[in-house]
Amino acid sequence: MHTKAVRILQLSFQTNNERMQTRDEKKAQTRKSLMDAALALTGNGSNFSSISLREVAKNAGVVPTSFYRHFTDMEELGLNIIDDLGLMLRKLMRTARQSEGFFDALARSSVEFYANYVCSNKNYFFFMEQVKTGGTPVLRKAIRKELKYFANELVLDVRPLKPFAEINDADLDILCQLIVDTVFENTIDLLDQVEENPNYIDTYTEHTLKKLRLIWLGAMAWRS
Amino acid sequence: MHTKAVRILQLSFQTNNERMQTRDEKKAQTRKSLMDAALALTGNGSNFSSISLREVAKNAGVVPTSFYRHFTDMEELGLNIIDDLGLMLRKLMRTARQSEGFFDALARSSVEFYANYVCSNKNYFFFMEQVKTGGTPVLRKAIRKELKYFANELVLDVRPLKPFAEINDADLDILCQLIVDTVFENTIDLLDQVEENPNYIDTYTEHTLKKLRLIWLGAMAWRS
DNA sequence: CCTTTCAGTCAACACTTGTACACTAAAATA
DNA sequence: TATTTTAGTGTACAAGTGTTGACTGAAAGG
Repeated sequence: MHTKAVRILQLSFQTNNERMQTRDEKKAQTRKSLMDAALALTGNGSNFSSISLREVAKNAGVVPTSFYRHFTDMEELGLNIIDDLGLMLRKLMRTARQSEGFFDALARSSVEFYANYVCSNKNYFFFMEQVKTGGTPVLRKAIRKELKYFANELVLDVRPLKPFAEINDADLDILCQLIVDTVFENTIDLLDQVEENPNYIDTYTEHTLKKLRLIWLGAMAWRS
Repeated sequence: MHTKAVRILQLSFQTNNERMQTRDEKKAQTRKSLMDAALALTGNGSNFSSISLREVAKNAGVVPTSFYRHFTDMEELGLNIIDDLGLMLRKLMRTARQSEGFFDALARSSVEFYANYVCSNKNYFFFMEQVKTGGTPVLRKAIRKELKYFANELVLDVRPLKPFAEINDADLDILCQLIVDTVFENTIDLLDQVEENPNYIDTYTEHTLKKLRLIWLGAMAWRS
């Protein structure tokens, strides 16, 4: 009992000084620092596959050998970032889904939301675009799995809508893949251009919406 | 006169031994070796931005310092590869254009042709996909310029066709960009999967055709 | 034929890289 | 309280990096 009281005192003391933290919390924190450092570097123009373990460690404020306490490899770190990214995307999707109507409501609000989301999570999306085609095969596959998940969810959303009754399952898959690809395709453009010209975000939104409307019109005319 | 005769003799002699070559020819040849080496490395799973100048030189059968006689930089080498790629794509386009009709002829034969072309120039397309989103900003921009050129040519091809009379110039640009993106988008997929499963090329073709048909149907219903 | 040019070589440099190993100090556990 | 566990440190090394400068030999040019 007395021991416990002492510990509480110690804890509250530490809280005032430099944020109380159990061992696991502290570990998780450094781990996050490493991932953030990697993301910051990719977001800063470096290519993920040419960033060194040492650079990451330095930027995370940690000695190189410490890296191994968290990941065996830069690739493993990359996979963990992709996991985070997956969670983000699913959350994003869940939010975007809460719209009504299809075209002028759902699409517009979704794309606008997406564009803003991208701009406020630049590093993650730089990483994604980069690794999607430029990462190691393992990382590429991991990213594509996430996008496929995204497309599959879209199928579920869209299946019950009237215009899609005429489309069979396989074709609907392809349609949704096209929609997802179209949205993601020019994300790197958005990221690059928005840095110089902040209202490129509107251009991106309008262009993407036109493309989606086009696909939408195509889908209405489609017969499987 | 006598001198000239001697030179001709020397030349024909060298021809039998190891391919006659003037100084410029030999230089051009090493230059190509360097570019091919870089392409081979990217095609082999390495990321262009993490390949070292020394690796490239070694694979080209040349000493590292020799690299500087041709390029100042890996980035400059990359830009030169992109130039080549641009020429290739324009040639590809010119060939693909020589089809009649739009959908069941032009599109099908174009996509089939493209898919085969990609598979027999894997390294170039690996490079392209990788650099498009993962290269340095300069390289990214260079690739995108090529794709834009491609889309612009498509506009010229498509403008006179009946269904596009209703579409204004700006919208037609976006439409063509969508078409080009759709074709290129899954090229990395094609490259990855065709290695394990050689007839993925048919899947790619069919999927891409469906997407294009969808866009096509959308375009027919479009009113600017 | 003699001189100039220059693609490719060689050796050397100052760094950066990934990783192994022994160590420390503080948190967790018993 | 005494013991164990472990995140982070520090040192060290072999291997690879980009770039330098002086050198060579053969092709090009006068």
